[in-house]
Amino acid sequence: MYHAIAQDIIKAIVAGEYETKLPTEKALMTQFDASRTTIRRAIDVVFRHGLLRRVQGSGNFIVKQPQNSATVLNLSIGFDRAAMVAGGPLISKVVTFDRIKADEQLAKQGNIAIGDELYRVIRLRYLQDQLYDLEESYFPRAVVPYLSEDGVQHSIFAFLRDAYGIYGSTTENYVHQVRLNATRAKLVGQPVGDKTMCLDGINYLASGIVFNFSKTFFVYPDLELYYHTENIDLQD
Amino acid sequence: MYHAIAQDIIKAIVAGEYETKLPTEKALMTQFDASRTTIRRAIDVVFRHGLLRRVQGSGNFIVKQPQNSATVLNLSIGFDRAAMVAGGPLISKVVTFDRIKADEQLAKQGNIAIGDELYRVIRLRYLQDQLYDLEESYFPRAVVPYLSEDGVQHSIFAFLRDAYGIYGSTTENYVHQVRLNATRAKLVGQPVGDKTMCLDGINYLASGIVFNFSKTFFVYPDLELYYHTENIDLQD
DNA sequence: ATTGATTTGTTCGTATGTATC
DNA sequence: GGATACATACGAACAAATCAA
Repeated sequence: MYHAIAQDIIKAIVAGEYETKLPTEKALMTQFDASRTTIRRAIDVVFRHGLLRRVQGSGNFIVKQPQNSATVLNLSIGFDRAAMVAGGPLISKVVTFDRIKADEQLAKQGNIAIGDELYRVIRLRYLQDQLYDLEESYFPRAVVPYLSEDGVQHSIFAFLRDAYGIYGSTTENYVHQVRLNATRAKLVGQPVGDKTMCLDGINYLASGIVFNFSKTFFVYPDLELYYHTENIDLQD
Repeated sequence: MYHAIAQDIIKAIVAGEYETKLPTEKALMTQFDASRTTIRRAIDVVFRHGLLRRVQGSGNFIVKQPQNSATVLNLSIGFDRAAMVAGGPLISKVVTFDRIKADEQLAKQGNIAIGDELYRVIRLRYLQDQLYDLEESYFPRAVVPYLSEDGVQHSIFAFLRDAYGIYGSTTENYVHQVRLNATRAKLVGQPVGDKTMCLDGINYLASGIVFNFSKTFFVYPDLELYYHTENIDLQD
């Protein structure tokens, strides 16, 4: 239930329904007919997505930075990232869609076993006719029994949710720079060996099983990856 | 209190005291003499730092990936990142330590007002004699009244904690690629114009005030920035 | 400037649901 | 099916920070 409330609040925020701060917890309790515990858990979720700054005694203030610019991608949102890109959804052009077996490298990348069958989806994605990224994405068939040519054109995660009720819970993200090999360089139209920002992501189900992993090469000019962290004091 | 428990658990994890999973919540309740609510909140914190995978009905499993390698930096931990770098703490060499006023660019970078007085600390940091990063860090004097030459040699955050009880709560992070200007290129020994991975961070107090912001240029070979995200289903 | 009301933060207890073993 | 273990939800109380009269 707190998930649903968190969704509603997030939608309200991105729709610009709140000027500077959220309604008080009390107000939200009556609005959603839920206990304070539940409301606070929902706010927790919104907060963790980098959309709020909480101030005790004062309120929950909307953070305005990351969504304003088309050059900022909020990774704290989690997958269906396309939905959160300012300037509209990303348009996909599928380059490769097939089934392969995991070699040693892919097994390591996806934290799975060698030889596991995978759907492979390679797509170029565009934001308003400007190339945004090259995405190489893999789905273990043990978890995703079928993926349609049609489904991979749009949001794959939306397809999995609707078709199988597959629902991701956590993602491990690794950001680094890689030098493009010839194939990738040609696809994105950059020189071979060019240092490109790359995001390796591994998506887990609540059960702890990998249902997707991917490499995303970002080529959109001046793109910034945003995320939000909380800190604790690791003092001795 | 749940903060303290979270710290203890994290320390135990990095010390390798748990093989594969945490004790059950019940066990932790007796160990720390706290209610289930408090224990769960503590586990929440640990989880958000990317150290656990939670599986209902089964347990909280230790995630082993990120800490094993010197080339992975776990940003979900928050600041005192040096403590979490495998291979020992980072050694700082202070390049610049002075006081300046924020110009337009710095004001924008740090989400502060133009003309605000700042401590500026520029350091090169090394991991076992290998250059790790170039860090340009700023502290508004309105929040940090004094910073000693001695304090900036080591962990500045530890200094602030001990001297003023200044304690960060949240960080906004922006990862992008920048081309090095002549000054920075010379400092890190890379060619001018080289694409370098850069982390812009803004650190907030619990009150919502900026107490630090920084640019970090990473030059350590094959370095990967790791962080952990939770996902929610933004379905319509 | 002090007081009192408001608002968020932390902790406890309890009950029920759901997934795993 | 039963036991174990984590997930969600409600209610209540007090603490701490902020805000307004």
